[in-house]
Amino acid sequence: MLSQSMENYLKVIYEVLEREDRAATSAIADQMGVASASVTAMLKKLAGLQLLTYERYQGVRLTPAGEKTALEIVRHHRLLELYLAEALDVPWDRVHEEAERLEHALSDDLEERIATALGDPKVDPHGSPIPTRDGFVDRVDARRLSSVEAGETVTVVEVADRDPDLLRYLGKLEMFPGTVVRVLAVEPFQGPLVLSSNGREFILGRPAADEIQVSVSA
Amino acid sequence: MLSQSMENYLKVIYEVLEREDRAATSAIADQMGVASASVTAMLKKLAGLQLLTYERYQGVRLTPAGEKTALEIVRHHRLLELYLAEALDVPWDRVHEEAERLEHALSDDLEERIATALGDPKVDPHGSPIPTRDGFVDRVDARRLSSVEAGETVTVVEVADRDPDLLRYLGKLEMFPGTVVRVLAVEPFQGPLVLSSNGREFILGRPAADEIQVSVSA
DNA sequence: ATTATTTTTTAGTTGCAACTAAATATATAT
DNA sequence: ATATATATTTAGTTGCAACTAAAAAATAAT
Repeated sequence: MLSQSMENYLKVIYEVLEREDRAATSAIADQMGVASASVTAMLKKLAGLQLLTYERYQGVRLTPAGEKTALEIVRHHRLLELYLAEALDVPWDRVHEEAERLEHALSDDLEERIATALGDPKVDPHGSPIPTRDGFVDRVDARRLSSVEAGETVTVVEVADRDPDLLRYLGKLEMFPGTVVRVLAVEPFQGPLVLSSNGREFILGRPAADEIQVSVSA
Repeated sequence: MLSQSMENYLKVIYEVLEREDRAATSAIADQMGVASASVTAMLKKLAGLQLLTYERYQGVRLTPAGEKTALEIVRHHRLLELYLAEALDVPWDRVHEEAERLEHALSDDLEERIATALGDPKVDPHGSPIPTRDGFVDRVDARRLSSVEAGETVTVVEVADRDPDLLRYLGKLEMFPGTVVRVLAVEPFQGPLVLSSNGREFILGRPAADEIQVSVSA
């Protein structure tokens, strides 16, 4: 059995590894809000449990066992997020925080019941894929909205779930996963994008567009 | 903010005080599954926070502040039990254990949503009263089924939630809160009771009957 | 290439909540 | 009333996961 803290580390490391090749101590420390020295100590412990490979100063990678465990935790988290949104109407900018605390208290039996109640869903409210029981992740290849060129029409696949303010803002613009967006213009010099969706026209700053993953619409 | 552990102590102390006048160190230790010495240390800490009154060797009582806090935790717990049973079909012998872990991760906002979804219920699946937001407990006066005499007809009010095996057994007998039971005979020398309910006739041992609270039927 | 900066690690502390073993107080029995 | 048994407390440890401060390694800049 892993401690709550260990579970959190594994989840964060998994998330870092979705973006980077290796998870650096400082990246983990940032995400967890703890000091780097604390991270180093934990990495050694997790390496001792064969959950990750650790080489001093080189960052870490998850072992197959570590990834399997991380995926279970991510599954808990994302199922909970969706359940809170669907069953209890928790607004999507708050589900992350709530799930964060509940996930460690979730038994496998309860997880099964939640998954069944939701009809074995594939994505959470932010569009992130929910790993299956047996650790398979159905990753759609997508690119950042900020990299789309003027004239293209795309579908929102996933939005970053970290920043509640951003989520509230995107909620107002109705930029949910599945929303179809037409890029009318992309202003130069890291300028904003001019978009059209749901019959509305609006602009979106580059930093926000960086946090939105899209795919080419069918 | 109180630690998870402190919350558990307060809840257990509250439960002990439902039965006894003062909560003895050993009673708390038993319920929590920790050593008495650990309890003593925690009692001092909680007394320092003015949540209970502690006098060496004399057991403890909750202060008004302590009782208020304990009731909040009990409310969390019982609302969760009911929610798990109603919304996710968790069998009543397992809701206690699940709620035990989830209750500390429950935000006030989520609690509100759950209470609303359930329609502000008054009792949990075992018949225990759910304290209101403002700390009021609607306690029905009841007595043990084991104290009922032959010939009487009573209604099950509450059953002990501690022992899953007992709950499963009572479930098979359909002895739920609200069930009307006729006591046909009470065998002497701490013998079993002969009961009739839901058109069935069966016997129930004295220890089990001790764990069931009943009221006189209307 | 050397220096400066940033990142990571080591070493040593701290707080929390458990533990054991031994001492002390209270309750029970002869 | 005294002895015995039980309950509680004190004293000292342990494990976990955080911390700070200082040393060491890796990167970046001159």
